[in-house]
Amino acid sequence: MSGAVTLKHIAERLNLSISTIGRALADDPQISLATRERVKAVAGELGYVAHSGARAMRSGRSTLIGLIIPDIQNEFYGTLAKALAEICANAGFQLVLGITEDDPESEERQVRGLLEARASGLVITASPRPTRETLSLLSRSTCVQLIRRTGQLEVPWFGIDEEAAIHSGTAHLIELGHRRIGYLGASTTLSTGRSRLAGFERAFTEAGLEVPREFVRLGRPRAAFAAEAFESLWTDGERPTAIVAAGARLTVGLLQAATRLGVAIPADLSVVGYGDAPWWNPNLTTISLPVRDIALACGEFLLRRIRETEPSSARSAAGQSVTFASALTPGASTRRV
Amino acid sequence: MSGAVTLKHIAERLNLSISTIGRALADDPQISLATRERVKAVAGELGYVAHSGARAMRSGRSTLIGLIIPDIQNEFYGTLAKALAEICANAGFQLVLGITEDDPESEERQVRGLLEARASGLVITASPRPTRETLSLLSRSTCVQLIRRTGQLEVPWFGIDEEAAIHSGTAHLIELGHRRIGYLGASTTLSTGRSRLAGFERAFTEAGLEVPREFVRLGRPRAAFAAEAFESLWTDGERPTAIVAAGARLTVGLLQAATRLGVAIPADLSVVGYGDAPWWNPNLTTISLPVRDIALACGEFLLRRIRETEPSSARSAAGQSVTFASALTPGASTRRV
DNA sequence: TTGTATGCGTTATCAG
DNA sequence: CTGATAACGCATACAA
Repeated sequence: MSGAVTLKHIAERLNLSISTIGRALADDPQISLATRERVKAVAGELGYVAHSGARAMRSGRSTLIGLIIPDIQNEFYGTLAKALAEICANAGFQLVLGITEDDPESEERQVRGLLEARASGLVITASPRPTRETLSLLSRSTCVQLIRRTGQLEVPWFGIDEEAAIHSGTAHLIELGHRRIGYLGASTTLSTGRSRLAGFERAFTEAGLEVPREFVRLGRPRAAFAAEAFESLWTDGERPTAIVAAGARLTVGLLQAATRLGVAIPADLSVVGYGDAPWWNPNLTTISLPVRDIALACGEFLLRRIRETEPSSARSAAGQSVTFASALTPGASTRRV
Repeated sequence: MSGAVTLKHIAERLNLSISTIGRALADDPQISLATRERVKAVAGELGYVAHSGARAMRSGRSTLIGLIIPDIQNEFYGTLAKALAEICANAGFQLVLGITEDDPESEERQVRGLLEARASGLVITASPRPTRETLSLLSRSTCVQLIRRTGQLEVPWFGIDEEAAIHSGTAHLIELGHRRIGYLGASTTLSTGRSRLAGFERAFTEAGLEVPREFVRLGRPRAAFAAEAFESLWTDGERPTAIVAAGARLTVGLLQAATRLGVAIPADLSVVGYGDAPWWNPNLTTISLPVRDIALACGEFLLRRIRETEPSSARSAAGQSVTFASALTPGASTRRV
């Protein structure tokens, strides 16, 4: 990234004008084939690399698409990121990854940086309480919400029917005869946390049962929280006979803690996990999520919006949302009692 | 991102010159405090967002740092990406993630895109056989190699002593009395694949034993390969009593296959895994890697280089390399025979 | 303390 | 078929 070669250099070398060089490299048919080839040869020889910043300055648009997520170590977001990166690459865009760890300041910085780079689009899984500035910035961008849904943000959303997802897992356990069912979930400051807890509760009320609130633990969606919460659940007072882990990293934490405490699954405890990580071991009963489908739909939608926005800046489809369904995948971690 | 607000708009609104606005927003002390505040107020009101492309065009440098890796679903790279993103954010840079899936064409596109964006630096875990063009592009950039080491690339490298890592795991099994030890590893087209296999072999020769070549399986470093390879190892002919999984995703695949085949660990089979994923379950004997340390060292180094390159474009330290040591973490997946 | 002028690398318009 | 020129948004050297 030092003394970069520019169109000017090539032009001087060939005694041609800058515009001719630019057109030749863009394969403008108005330029004679011979010239085009000479230009390309010299460009290659000199190691010319276009300057996308300069290009963006004229068009007002870049080939950048931002993905802002709380946590890349979550298998779920990892899969999403991979799928989106693929889609972007195929469409000639580059994916810029921002990781917030759910910190609103970090989130604001990431969003601002992306807008400064004139990113053509943004995909965001927002933190529980984004700053006013973040919301304002997002509202003026081509943006899509992923998974989590922030009330104050009037932009399209792609996510999962979380309520139904957790409902199905919980109902499965109730059907197997479990009553003392524990719940490890994200705090209800998150839209996903609220929906998932609602699904848990509905499974009980539908079955005419009391919701076992003493077995419900809400916190940060990280393995450490789940491990700690499960330990307290297992150690203090009456034990649950089953647990619903309502999050990918919560499932990891639960399994870690169970292993550490020597809890046999499903002999001592039935477990319903969240997501389809290949390492759920052994053979977990889990709530399967169509991660790839979501990423594809979301990516395609964003690309379409970006292309649309080009001619008419009509801000349509502002409230659009797409909900994907989950499916319960039976495994060996749940048993009848 | 539509009709963006520029310095000019603010200038017109306040009847000031563009340069005054620019200086005020940059907190230039030469501008009176009163003016600075008025300018900032209007900037906020209008929703001004700086144009990093234009800025980069003048400075020749952007706030982008590229990370090019084969596979984000690998826990190992996920942790690396997270740590690097953090470091970048703290230093005012943004991390641009490129995923190659070890495809040389995709890799070339990613690298080119990053150079076009005038990324200030690049961190790359290169594919087995990068294109000539990729190598040429990289050699003209501020670049650091991560983990894998490509011979044709004369740039600094940060990685692990892979040979020692696998040697320690293998020696551990030999010490426990195992002789029929299987090896699941990446193909030797990768520098890591070569080093790891060498470590496996040295453990045997040092102990005065034959290398059990019939138990060695090399392929793509993905779970699917490991699962398939282990199945053949377990099904055809004499069975190994232990396995070394020489890669993160290979460990995942091995454990999956073992579960599927009903192989009890460590009763039927001892296992040494690679890396410290929190879901190695149960309690794997594993080769622990200082992932975070590597990322930090690599990130700091790159940032230093970027800052240095600014004034003097001396291309020093071209061949520098830093090797990190691993440690064998004993678990419950290996036993004496 | 503020304003003017210039140029960064491209592309688009207009002219030859 | 090719060239000259302007403009994109910003930073900075130089004036005032």
